Amino acid sequence: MPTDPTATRRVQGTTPRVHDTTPRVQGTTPRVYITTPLYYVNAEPHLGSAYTMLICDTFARFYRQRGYDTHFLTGTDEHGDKIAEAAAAAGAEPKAYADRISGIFRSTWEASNLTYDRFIRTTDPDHVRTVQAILQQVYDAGDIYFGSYGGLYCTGCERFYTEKELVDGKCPDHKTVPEYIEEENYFFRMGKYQERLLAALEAKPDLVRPERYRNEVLAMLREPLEDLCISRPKSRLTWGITMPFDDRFVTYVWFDALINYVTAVRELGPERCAQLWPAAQHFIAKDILKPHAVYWPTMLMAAGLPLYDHLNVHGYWTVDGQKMSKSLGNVVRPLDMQEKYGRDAFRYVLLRESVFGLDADFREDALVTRINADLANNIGNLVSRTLSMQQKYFAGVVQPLGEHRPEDAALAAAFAEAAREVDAQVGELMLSRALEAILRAADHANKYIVETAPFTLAKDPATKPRVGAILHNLLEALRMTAELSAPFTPETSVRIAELLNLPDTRLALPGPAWGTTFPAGHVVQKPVPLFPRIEV
RNA sequence: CGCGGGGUGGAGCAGUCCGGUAGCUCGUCGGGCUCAUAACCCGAAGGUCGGAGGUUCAAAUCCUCCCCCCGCAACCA
Repeated sequence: MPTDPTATRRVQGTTPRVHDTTPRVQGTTPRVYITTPLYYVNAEPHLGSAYTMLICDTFARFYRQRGYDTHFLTGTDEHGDKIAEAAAAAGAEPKAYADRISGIFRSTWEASNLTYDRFIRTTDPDHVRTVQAILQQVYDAGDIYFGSYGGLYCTGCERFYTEKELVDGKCPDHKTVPEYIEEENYFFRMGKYQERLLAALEAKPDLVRPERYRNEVLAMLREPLEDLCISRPKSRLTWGITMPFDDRFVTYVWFDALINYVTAVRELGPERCAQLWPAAQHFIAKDILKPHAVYWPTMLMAAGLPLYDHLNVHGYWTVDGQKMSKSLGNVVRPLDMQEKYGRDAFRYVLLRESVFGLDADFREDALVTRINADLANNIGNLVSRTLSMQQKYFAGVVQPLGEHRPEDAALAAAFAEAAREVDAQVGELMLSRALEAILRAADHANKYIVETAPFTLAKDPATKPRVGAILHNLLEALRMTAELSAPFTPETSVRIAELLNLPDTRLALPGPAWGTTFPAGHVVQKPVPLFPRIEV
């Protein structure tokens, strides 16, 4: 994995200067624990999973850069009959099959410059142990009971159907009449926690955010909450975690997968777990809202654990206005895009072209436009013209700042404003607005060049010192651009830092005061294009 | 009455929760600059914010009704 400063965990104890969104006690290190969903291993990484990863990675870098004690988890979900079936179809054992697909996820993420701390698998021994321990605990507490469930079962689908799902009383897939069977299973007393969950949502209005998803959860809770069937008899499914109190059954779906979030921090020891768990911020797409907003909190209540800090729900990507699907053949593969346009560029576009929580549309022509407009013409060109003049007029040697003129102060203020805006917007999950704020500041710097016209002043020896001062201000602007962009376009920030001959660690916040970054005699590099324009 | 999302200058999108100059990118037209990745800067044209009512001093934004578009089998963020 390539290294860059925001990927490096910071020394604890740094005072963050940001407005922050996690509760914290004065005097302690602020913490945040970021999780992606565990990707189910019956499909390969695509635009959607890449988007979730990039969002989480951006948040992780953002908090790390500000001195937070940050933990970032991702991984794969590998149990269940779908995997067993897919493995059988591929003529493989479930574990071997899961190994292969899980490996594809891992290698994709490793090639994507992501900074997760652990890649967990639901087949990992520590996870199996944790799931069984929590099941046993909840069972002992009386919140898991043995009961029978009767329903219409289609043997072709190997699943139960509700009346509503049937078409003319027949299975929509097999066109056969399902038979009524009764099956004994273990059930989790989820309904018991309905009021407590409502109270929790009431007590913390942004527990689930953005608000539209909180409203959806509240709508779900308007209906009586039923108990959750959490087992499958081994006669039907063996590919799962065995129930600790009855080895004739395996755990079914969510009771296995969700617990991974706890497994990962428990493994770090009781102290660290106690610190990190309450700072958990889950990021998910809207499709798995119910398990994360209803099942999971009630499970935590039953297990006597605190709730997570936030559940952050994002939208879907369509491709050229259409739903992305294998059958349509329009699945966007993240590695292809990264190879074609660059990792930072792809990442930038996904973060810039979506509003957190809403659906977004992916179009390759829009991607090219966005890269050219923001990255090549604006930021890339700003770096280029600044360093070019620094080279041409002063052989790269940084000149004294001189007296601070109003236009200089305005430039510094524009970046200070961008810094405030980035903090505020990221706190609200609005990554696209944070990026807009950075671009506004870069815009200001481009205008500053035109208005101060250093290339004209350079022709007169009398005004040459002012040229040096203008360029010095611009170098500060570049430094702040690199700092502010670091969570979003990490590799670019490192390259800018290199061009400025600044150590990578300079990208940690809080950065130096304006005018104090470059000591007398500091030399900067010659320009190289950061983002070549993409010609179509 | 199924659920949800959406309808904002030519295109694509923010803004709607917390009413008060309609913003951004691209495109078009005119001008400037020449340090720079034919990039940058300035200016202009172009919108009855889907429609109709209502509340209000004031509505894209709040309320009511209506119209249109897109998802809701599986996979899956």
